Amino acid sequence: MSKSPEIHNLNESCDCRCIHQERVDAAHEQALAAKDYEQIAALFKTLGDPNRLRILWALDREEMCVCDLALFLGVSESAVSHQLRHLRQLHLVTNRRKGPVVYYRISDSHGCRLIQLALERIREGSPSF
Amino acid sequence: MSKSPEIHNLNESCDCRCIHQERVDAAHEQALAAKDYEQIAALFKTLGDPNRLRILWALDREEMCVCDLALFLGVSESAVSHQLRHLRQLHLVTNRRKGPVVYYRISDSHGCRLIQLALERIREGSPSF
DNA sequence: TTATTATCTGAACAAACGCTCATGTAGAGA
DNA sequence: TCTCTACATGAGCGTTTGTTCAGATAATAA
Repeated sequence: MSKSPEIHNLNESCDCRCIHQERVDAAHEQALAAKDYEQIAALFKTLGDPNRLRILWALDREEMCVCDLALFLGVSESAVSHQLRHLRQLHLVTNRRKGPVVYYRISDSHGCRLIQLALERIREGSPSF
Repeated sequence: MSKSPEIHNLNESCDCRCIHQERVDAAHEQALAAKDYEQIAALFKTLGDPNRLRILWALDREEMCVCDLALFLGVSESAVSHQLRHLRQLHLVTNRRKGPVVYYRISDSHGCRLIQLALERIREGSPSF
């Protein structure tokens, strides 16, 4: 457009300028609740670690115990246990106890579906990926 | 199973025990390449911040400039610029220049699809979410 | 040229993260 | 009971992350 956009000056809590007040208003209207963003971010943050992805990808096939996962990942059992707690808190995995051994398995297919979607994106992506 | 699983002791590089060697082997066989996990994790890590989610969710509707986004998020323009660089590096957003104003828009629908899938998971989730 | 606007970038810093280490706990067997 | 195994947990520590601040850059206009 040839006419310059209007400049709006704003509320006292923010010293930034704003060029398209309507767009900001529209963005606010269709925005999700703050809690939604927090929860989605927490989910993605949990998926944002290679070793946790490896755990989910492996458990999607077959349940495994902590020892197995530690050997599989090449890290300490303690590290795996911490990671599993993380995954458990978001209900991405569950466990069952068989004597002294705790077997972990996927408890929510959404996690692996997200991983697969992300994988597709990377495979389809531009050569720079 | 009632018979106790066999204990395997392992390679010198790891001092952890292993109960189900076959499962570890199978997990290794079907595992993705290390680079894949790194890239998927990088994508999820980028999506693992509430403000970046807000940006993507807003831009999915309409392109906006840095000023707009700063006001929308209630943070400094510098912070928005840093976040946008992050999103740009993963090719989740692109920009176009119109004089002094830089307009950002979504460059890959995968990002928003991932957000929507995560949102569904949270909405369908157990009451503890 | 100089001034102004919009954006970008590097430094700095507090907060969060992921690991290791040491310790604690639960179940099975002698 | 005691011991061993499998796992969980808290402390500590180095690294990463997200922000603000200050300064640099690019485009426009006087």
